[in-house]
Amino acid sequence: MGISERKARQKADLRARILEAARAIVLTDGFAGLTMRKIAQAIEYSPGTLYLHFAGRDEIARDLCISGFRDLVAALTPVASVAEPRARIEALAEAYVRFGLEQAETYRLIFMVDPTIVSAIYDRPEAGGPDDPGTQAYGLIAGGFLALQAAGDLAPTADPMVLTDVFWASLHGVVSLKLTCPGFPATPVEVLVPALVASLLDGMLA
Amino acid sequence: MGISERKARQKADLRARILEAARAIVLTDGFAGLTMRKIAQAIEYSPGTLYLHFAGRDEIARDLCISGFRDLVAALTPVASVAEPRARIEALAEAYVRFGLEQAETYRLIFMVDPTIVSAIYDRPEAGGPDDPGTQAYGLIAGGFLALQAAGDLAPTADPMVLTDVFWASLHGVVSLKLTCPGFPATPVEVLVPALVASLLDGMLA
DNA sequence: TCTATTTATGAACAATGTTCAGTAAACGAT
DNA sequence: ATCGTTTACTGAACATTGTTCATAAATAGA
Repeated sequence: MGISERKARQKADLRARILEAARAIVLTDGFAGLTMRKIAQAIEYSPGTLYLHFAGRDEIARDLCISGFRDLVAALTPVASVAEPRARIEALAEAYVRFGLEQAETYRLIFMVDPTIVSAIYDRPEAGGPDDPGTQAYGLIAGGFLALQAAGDLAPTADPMVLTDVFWASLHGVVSLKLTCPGFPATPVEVLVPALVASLLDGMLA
Repeated sequence: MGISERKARQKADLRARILEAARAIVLTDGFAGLTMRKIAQAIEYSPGTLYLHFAGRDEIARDLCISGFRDLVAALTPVASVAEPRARIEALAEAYVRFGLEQAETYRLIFMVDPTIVSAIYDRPEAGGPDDPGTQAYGLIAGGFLALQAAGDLAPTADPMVLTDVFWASLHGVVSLKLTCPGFPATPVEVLVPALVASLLDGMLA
């Protein structure tokens, strides 16, 4: 049955090519510029063909969201191995914000476009499992605060999970505000992020 | 010349009716559901008429953004009179987040849709002036940190403007994350916001 | 009453996502 | 090798979007 395998491989290849083309378009034209016909033209197929591999534009967006989340995990992973907890958290913050600003369109697609898109990460069968990029990213950040707690630097009543959420939400605020409101927080990120992290950590320490 | 005045008044009225209809549509259907034809139908005019009062959909969106910003100012103003600096900042945070979550579609329109929309606030002639809702909102929040500084509770090196930006960005992160990622920060806002504000303030205090 | 200006219309246009009848190729079986 | 059948694909359609524009109607001023 090598034939059906080859066909399945070809089908998967075309699906990957669609996603790759879509990814490139999002990178250059933003998510609003992601058009079915543009994708079809990029891969030299008819628009209708896209619907043989995806239910529609939304499904393509969800897939892009998931792969974007993997990129985020990849961006956070290197700095997650910093031993000293406080330095690790500072490095995580810097890496997170840098990813958001450099991969602006990807970040927007993941976190700022549509609730149904990011929900793809949580509504999948493997959600919550170790392969789930959402779980992975959360684990990387939570690891910093768990390390803080393990070092005894946290107040006894402090919940590392709550601190993780606070931390993540704050960082997301910096990134999304910078992406949406050009020049609104007049403070440049190089000042804003260290100030944010310093205040948060100083306030969290026992 | 009472006639031309009446015509000008009628024109302004129709413009206001257009904005009101658009506002109602955004409230129910979200910004994505804001359609020129839907507005026209709501005010019982032809679609083309809208273009006699607005350059296009974007201009309507920008006007809605500005009036939404005024609503935000109105939501923050009452609590800005709290005397004690720390209590004021806590109240500001609560009011800000509540506004964002209750007026979700308005908040989205202002801060989360398109950089060109919120830029309407800064690109207008009166931007930066005392009538500018952007300046007003910023002033209300900055007032809390200036009061903190005046009370001598801030470190000498701390910049109240930077702290204001940190504060605003963090709050925006909470709101926008809650709006976009339903159920992602597992911590409920009633816990998240106080924890955020407590950590920030404790870290900022001298 | 006549002319000019303002105001509104609704039919058009291009572009969007999506669907679907038709087509051609490739495959499995006889 | 030839014949059905399945599969992959096309491209023309449809509805909906923002926007434009020639036309028409109503109104103001002379």
